[in-house]
Amino acid sequence: MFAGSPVVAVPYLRALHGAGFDIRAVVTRNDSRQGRKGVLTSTAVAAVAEELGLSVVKTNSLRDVDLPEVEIGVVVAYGGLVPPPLLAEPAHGWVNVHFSVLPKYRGAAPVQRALWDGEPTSGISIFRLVEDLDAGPVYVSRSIPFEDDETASDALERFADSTTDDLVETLRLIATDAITPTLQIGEPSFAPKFSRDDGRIDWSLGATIVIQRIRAVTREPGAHTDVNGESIAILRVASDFGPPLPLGEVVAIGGQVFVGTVDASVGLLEVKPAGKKAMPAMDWLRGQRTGVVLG
RNA sequence: CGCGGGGUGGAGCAGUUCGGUAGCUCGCCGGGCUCAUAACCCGGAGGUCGUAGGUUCAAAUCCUGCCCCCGCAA
Repeated sequence: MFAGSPVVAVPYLRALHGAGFDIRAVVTRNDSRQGRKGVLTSTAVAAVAEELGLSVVKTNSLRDVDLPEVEIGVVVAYGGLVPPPLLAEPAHGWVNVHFSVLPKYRGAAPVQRALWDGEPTSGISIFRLVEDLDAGPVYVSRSIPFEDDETASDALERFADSTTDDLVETLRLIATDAITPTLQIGEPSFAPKFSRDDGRIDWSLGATIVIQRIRAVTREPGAHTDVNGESIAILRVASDFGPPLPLGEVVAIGGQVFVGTVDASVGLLEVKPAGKKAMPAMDWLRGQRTGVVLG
């Protein structure tokens, strides 16, 4: 049985299917209303499961549904807890893929928080689910360095794509009782999900931190700031600093757009003003008729 | 009927309140200046003003319908 919802769960589902595991059911969250029109949209996992011809169970709470009997449950970013009574049902319990080296960054946004904190690496852990959040014993964990300029969503996708074999391998070992998980050691830290407010950029910090945070909140919930009372999203920033500028002031230098922070300035590459499409920062600035200050 | 912004040469915008010559910053093409440049100067091409209808002597501008794009909220 496989439980997951967003795109990062998809590579694992495909890998398990490709490796020949007998997937009795794919559990995913209910269709949700997306966008202005409230169009009912199914999760990425639901779409792929249907494409693969697997039986799909849509629910926001595992408490509410009848699940088939299975040997093991696999959870990747499902978006809901496995209720304690269910934990013991499969013979081999439930396995979760988590995007950090546990016990660090337990919670919903491990990669995002690691970037936010300026950590050079993150990673994945495959562990056995217990009642406490992300606290179960670990089968395998692996540290993965961030790439330069990588955003949280880029990193998540890359981590998922590159670790599907780890999951397949671990499940095979578990099936033959050839592996025993080890208890987590060390002081845990926690990684709660970001709110939209976390995406509001504070230009009065240093350029290094500003860039870190923008990477951390991209694409969810997205970096944004205000200009003339309107909000504007920041889609992509440059990796190297520009010359010092007054706080929040936006200036074009040699065809590049820079925003002042407390020390160096940050290069803006792509932005999206409220009500407009995404555009190169230079295009946006061209249309501005007066001096531009962010914040 | 959740709230809101927008559609104007290739790009980003002004012009709409109060109808009356298509504007700005760029890009592009040609020429010039310079040791040189993302700098500067001169000239040029390029627009059914989203779309359909209405009002008017006259509509980007006022009225109505429709299409498309986007932000917030969920």
